[in-house]
Amino acid sequence: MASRKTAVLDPIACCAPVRSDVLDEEQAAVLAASFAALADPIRLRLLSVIAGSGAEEVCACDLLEPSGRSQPTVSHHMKILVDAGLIEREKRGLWVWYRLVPSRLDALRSILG
Amino acid sequence: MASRKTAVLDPIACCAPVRSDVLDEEQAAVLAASFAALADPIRLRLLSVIAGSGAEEVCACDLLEPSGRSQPTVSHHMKILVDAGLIEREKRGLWVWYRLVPSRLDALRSILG
DNA sequence: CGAATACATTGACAAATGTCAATACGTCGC
DNA sequence: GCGACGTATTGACATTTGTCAATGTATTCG
Repeated sequence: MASRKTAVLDPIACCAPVRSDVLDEEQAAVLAASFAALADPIRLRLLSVIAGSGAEEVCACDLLEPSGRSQPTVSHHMKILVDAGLIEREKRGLWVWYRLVPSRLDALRSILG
Repeated sequence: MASRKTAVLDPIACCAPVRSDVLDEEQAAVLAASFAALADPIRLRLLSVIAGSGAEEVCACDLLEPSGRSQPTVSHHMKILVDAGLIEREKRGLWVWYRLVPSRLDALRSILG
């Protein structure tokens, strides 16, 4: 409820009741961080490579070419996705393997519906 | 497929076949822009105010207090949400009213599933 | 018209972000 | 151990982003 209440002018009823259970600051911060991880074209493409691979896991070496970015840049983006909890990382020998975390994606999806 | 193919060392099979239908650059850019609109705590709270209001529309004047930001800042964030197509804006008299665009939210949701 | 009101735009600034070259780190085969 | 390899980290840079004070725009009432 804002200045509406005390406005001198009030030609029409301007009041839509607003429920009080807005996202609290902490919830909003966590969700925003998750969406921020999705807010980059390269990261979306990296995710789609994993999601569309048909396999459980994808090797990091298979992410370089479709992204069109340098190796350090891809490593940087993958770290952001891992830190956001959207994918998991596992190193085996020389190679690193990534897989989706469906539960995390489901959680985000449920927020939008 | 990357340098894996030409590596001198190849102790284990490193190859997960990767499908070729990755998100193209334009699709990725559009989606990233939409997620970017959601990648801010203030904007998520603004959306939740509208979504949780129980009404079809919410007056801009009801968004100032829950956001805890200045009027120009809230106006700025609402513009970003409108430009992303997540909400619609309608001015009637002195006031501006906002409502969700469910189809757009549905579209984003379907990407995550 | 003139004053008041609701919202948008501008300008300025600090902070965060995406990028790559260079380098470091860990692992494997010899 | 040594050299080759896959990946991560660092450092530097330009761009983008969030924020507010000041100001502008449009609308309504008197």
